[in-house]
Formats: sequence, structure tokens, C-alpha cells
Amino acid sequence: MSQDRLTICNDENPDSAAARATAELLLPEDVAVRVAEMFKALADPTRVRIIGLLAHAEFCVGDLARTLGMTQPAISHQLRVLRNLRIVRGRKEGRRIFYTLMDEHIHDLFDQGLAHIRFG
Amino acid sequence: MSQDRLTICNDENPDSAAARATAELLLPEDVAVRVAEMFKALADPTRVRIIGLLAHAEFCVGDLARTLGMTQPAISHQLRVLRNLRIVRGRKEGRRIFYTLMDEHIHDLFDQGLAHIRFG
DNA sequence: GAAAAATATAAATGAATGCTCATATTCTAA
DNA sequence: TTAGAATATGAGCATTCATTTATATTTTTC
Repeated sequence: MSQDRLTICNDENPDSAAARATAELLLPEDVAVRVAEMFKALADPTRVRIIGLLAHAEFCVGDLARTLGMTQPAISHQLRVLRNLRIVRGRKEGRRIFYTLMDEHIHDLFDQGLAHIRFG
Repeated sequence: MSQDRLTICNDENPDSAAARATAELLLPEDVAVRVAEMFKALADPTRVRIIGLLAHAEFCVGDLARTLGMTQPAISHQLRVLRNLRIVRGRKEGRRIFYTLMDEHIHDLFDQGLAHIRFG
């Protein structure tokens, strides 16, 4: 594992070519916003648990609420957040709606984050 | 890629053995909290950009502020958040402090999230 | 068609968050 | 030893967020 070799400090000459080169390394704002948005999906314990369950199977809303020990509207609100982020999808069956992970990537991110906690 | 095969719905018999088995799938709350906390690090555009820069080199605080076009206290506050999450570490040199990514995992998470945005 | 079940939505509220402005701290240089 | 540079910290504020309570919508069953 190589340590960081590079050190950047343009404090002295903030208008140098080096400083302009440094600016090239900065993520464009819209990209940063979208990256942050996707991580927000996993930035809340309730959503983490929901995603963790959906990683195993599809669940109806009532079961998610019951399993998490939370109210049904609380879960529905979080599901809406996840739906808006295109992380979760609902399949209607009678008067129930079954939710599934829409996104393989989120599953991977979840696993990776979990692994980091477990033996970080 | 196998679709979800399993469907879970214990609405009818919430006290069944199946329901109890379902509960086993739930992440313990403390684990969920810690996972969520680590993802919070990447759940804000400013922090995403900071981490994105530190993925290339170590930076002094002034340069981070200048490059992001933000005030120094704003950056310092975010650096404290990242420090508390053990994602970033400061190396003092004279009156400057150089920040580095402390964690390979965060680097990986960052790359993975970015990749997902770029060609999701 | 009325009642009940499953889910969604809306409004309200308290807590957390990100930033600003002002100030404190630490180091260097003169 | 005083002034200035680089960073940290604190208080205040506006915004966002997660949950609750109440209600609406849709579907089934009687």
C-alpha cells in the first residue's frame, strides 16, 4: 500500500499554474450533489435496515414496519425516499405492495459498508 | 443475475415461526447506526468533494477552502466531522495542517459511488 | 354497497445539519 | 514580544429530515 506521496499547498501562490491544476481535481458540483444523494440513501439507520432486509427478499410494507418495530407511515415515508432515489421499486399485488431493491450497486455498497463496520 | 425469489409477507400470521425467522434478518440497531454514520460521511456534496480531493493528495485546509470556493470555517467544520468519523487525519506541519484520507475503504466506497453515478 | 385491510399522503413538530460571523489558539517572523 | 498567518471552535440561524397523528386511496370481502 503506497502512502500519499503528493502534498498540495498553494497557500503562498494561490494564482499559480499549480493552483489551477489543483482546481482540475475538484469534482464538478452537480456530480458531487448526485454522489451525495446516492449515499444519503444509506445514511439513515432505518433505511439501512430496510435495504438490509430487501437484500434478502421482497417485503410487503406491513412486514417491514412490523420487523423494524416502527409505524407504517414512518416506513412508507422512507420507502418514498428510496423510490425517489430509484433504489427501490414497488410491485402491487392485491392490496399489498411488495418492495424490491432496484439496484445491484446499492446492494454492493451496502455489503461493502457493512464489511467495513464488521472488521474495520 | 438471479432475481429475488423470496417473498416475505407475514401480515396474516404476525406471530408465526416464519415471522420470527424474518426478524433474524434484521440488522441490529447499533450496527445499522454505525453503517449509517459511515455513509453520512459521503452524504454531503462538500464532504464528497473534500474526499475526492484527498483521494489524490494531502491538502492543507486553506487549499481545500480555496479550491472549493468556500470559507475556511466551513471547511474546518466539515473536516471535524470527517475526523470524528475517523475518515480523515491531520498532520501538523508548522502552522499548517495537512489532511489525508485515513481509510482505504472510504476511498473504495467513493470510487464505487462515483462509478455508479457516471454510468448508472 | 359497506366495512375492513394495506398503503400512501399531508401537516406538524422536534432534532440534526451546514453555513456564517466572530473569536480563540498556535505557530512563525520580524 | 508583537503582528500576522493558518486553523479551530463557538454561537446563531435557516434548512433539512425523520417521525407522529390524522386522513385519503385502493382493494378485498361480506
